[in-house]
Amino acid sequence: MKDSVSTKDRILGAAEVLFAQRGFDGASLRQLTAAAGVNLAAVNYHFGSKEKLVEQVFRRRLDALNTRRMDALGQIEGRADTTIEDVLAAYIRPALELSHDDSGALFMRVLARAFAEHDDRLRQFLSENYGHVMRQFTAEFARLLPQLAKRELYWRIDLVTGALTHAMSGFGMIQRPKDVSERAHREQTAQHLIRFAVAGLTHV
Amino acid sequence: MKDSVSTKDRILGAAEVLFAQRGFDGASLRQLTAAAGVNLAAVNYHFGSKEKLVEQVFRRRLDALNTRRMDALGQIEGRADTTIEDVLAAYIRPALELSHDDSGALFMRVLARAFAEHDDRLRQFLSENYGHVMRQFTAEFARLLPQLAKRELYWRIDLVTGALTHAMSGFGMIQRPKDVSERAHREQTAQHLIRFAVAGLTHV
DNA sequence: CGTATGCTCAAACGATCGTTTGAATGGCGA
DNA sequence: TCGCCATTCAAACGATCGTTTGAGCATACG
Repeated sequence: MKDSVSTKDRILGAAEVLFAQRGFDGASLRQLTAAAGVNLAAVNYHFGSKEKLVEQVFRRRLDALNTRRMDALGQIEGRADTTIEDVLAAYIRPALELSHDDSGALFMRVLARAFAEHDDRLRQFLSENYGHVMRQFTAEFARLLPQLAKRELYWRIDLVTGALTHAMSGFGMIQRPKDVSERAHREQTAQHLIRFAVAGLTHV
Repeated sequence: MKDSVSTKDRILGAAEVLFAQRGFDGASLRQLTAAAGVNLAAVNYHFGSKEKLVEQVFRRRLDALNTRRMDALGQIEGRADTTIEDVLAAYIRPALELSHDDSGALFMRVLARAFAEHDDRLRQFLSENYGHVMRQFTAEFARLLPQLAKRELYWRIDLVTGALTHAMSGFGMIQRPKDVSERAHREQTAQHLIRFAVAGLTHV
């Protein structure tokens, strides 16, 4: 049992790295199992299929991420002194902290690829399992921006989401300089993101 | 010769659709040539390889897109009465007009996938062939926002780019309602994007 | 007319893919 | 100790991939 857990986790870790580097189709089970140091058949034995492995890779990270988001939101939700910055921070900071360790950062790229690939089954999986998080945040934004029509609010949240995904997946030209620590760079990123998003959400 | 041009264009058209739907790896030459109504060997005969076909798909659209962007920028560049909105419009509207016809919209998804796939050869190709466009726009933004440090400007342009890519590739939840014409929806998208980007670029 | 050229076609090539199989392995309870 | 059960392993399966081949066909040119 102890070894089987280790095998499963080794597969999940290697999968996260290779999916981020080469995509879901591009990473083969042979590359993946070789990197994990396990037998080729282990994936189908432990997960059933490659597609279910993909689902588990998502589930492992997103469960943790969205739990922390909901916790952060729960502490400020509905309070009279809550600001837009607070809600944005509750949404953004857990994601940035997740991307602190290397494999977490890779997962952000996995997530961005999943969006880009427009895979309907994957989108449905995300919507079914984590859609309530987005709805909860949207409701809180609506409370703090009562002057905005629903349709206008949706537009703005959509554009904020694009900026976040872009920044967190490391697409852009901004890279961490060598003389800035990982922690400091993450804090800079969070502040830029939040200020930018506040401006985009609240402008007249 | 007349038929051969037709064959090449049929392949390019079908490739754009299938690459957007299934990705570069996901779309096979057999699906692609079947959809184009040409023989399987025609791709290697006319383009040399699948990878060179991918490059041609990009070149055909991006040449037109960036020419129009540079034309639009050239008309306002350096003038005293030019606004941030003008520069953003010069950047955004050609892309939205390209995505007017169906295959152009599909190409935007192709482009977004290419970014997400982090393919270094493709990124180098984009940087070599179209990097000057981004530099020109950045220089004009710098002229109009002299109070911003270079580093701060790069951050904001990066986040704007993320929002644009997200919106133009149709990732988000905003879909065109049935009672809104394609043209009207495109205009709404442009205005939301520009107002959002102005707020993000100019906030204190 | 003969031949050269540009293009299309069916067929096959070797490689790689996800998955399955059946035997070997090893620890744990009866 | 014996047998069971979970796990690992090498090997093979059929399918599909990008690419190549060589024959077939048409048009243009000497």
